Amino acid sequence: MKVSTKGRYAIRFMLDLAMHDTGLPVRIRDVAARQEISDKYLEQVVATLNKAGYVRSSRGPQGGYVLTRRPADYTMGEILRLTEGDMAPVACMADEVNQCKRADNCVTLRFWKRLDDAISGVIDHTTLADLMEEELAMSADNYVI
Amino acid sequence: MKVSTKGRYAIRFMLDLAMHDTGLPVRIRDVAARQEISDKYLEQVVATLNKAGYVRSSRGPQGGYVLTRRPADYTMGEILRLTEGDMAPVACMADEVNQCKRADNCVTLRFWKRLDDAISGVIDHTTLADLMEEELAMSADNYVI
DNA sequence: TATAAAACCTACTTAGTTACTGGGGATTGC
DNA sequence: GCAATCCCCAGTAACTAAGTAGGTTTTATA
Repeated sequence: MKVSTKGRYAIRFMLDLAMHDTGLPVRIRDVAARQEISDKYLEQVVATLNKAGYVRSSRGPQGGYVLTRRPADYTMGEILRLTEGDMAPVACMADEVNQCKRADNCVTLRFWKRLDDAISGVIDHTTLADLMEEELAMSADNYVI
Repeated sequence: MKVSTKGRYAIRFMLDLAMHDTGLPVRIRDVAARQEISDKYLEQVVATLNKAGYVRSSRGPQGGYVLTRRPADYTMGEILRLTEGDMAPVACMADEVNQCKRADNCVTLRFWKRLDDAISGVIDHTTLADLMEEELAMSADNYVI
């Protein structure tokens, strides 16, 4: 029941992009350094975000990535489902294909459904803007202290 | 972000035991047949439940397993944490050991904490008795139809 | 226009996990 | 004493996670 590095790095990448938005593209190398993660690996994670149109890349010197939407328009759910696959706690409720024949009168399935709703409730109602806000509030706190 | 068969089978085993409680021990073989899962594999899952004292075994003919508590006294959270390990969505918030040095001002960690709370909210407030009740209500429905 | 900086692409790797199967040994009710 | 049942351990095939490695393509700038 763990979120893998793909999903976690994707969120940190998007947040880093949002926090360092100057209009100019941000390089993977810089994000990787700030986030202390492998840049070669981050590259692969970012490729997924790029293909899905969540970020736009520009190549060559001064190249890098920028967000394509406002931070408030990205939910954690989108980012996680893109990078992790579906976020349902059991496969048999994710889609029709994985449904088992017991589904109709399976009480455990109903329990999993409630868990899924709780998970979705959080990830689909938290946006990149929410995290940015917290980040800003946090660094303000640090200055006060 | 999936619950493995260990956790799922453990819940189904416990629920099956609760539903077939006649005071007499229930055999793994029977549960496995009803639940349509491998009995050799279920054996291993049950060993964990047994070692933790969630069920009591008796050997020899007419042997099997019985619950050690009332169904209302088992939460899904207990069963899942026993069989799956901790249910936190990221390792760095599960325990002190896995904490990274960025933890103090990590906004993503705060997000994961909210997700964890949502998950715990469901799994720690659903008991075996809740599932039994649903199961009974469900089979009653089936008769009406 | 050459150069270097960046993204882009594909293949490989190592370690670990999942979901079992299989074979036997220890207990114990009848 | 026998068979049923739990108990214990070993192995395994397929998959996933989390990278590493090495190149190719595009492009801003000197």
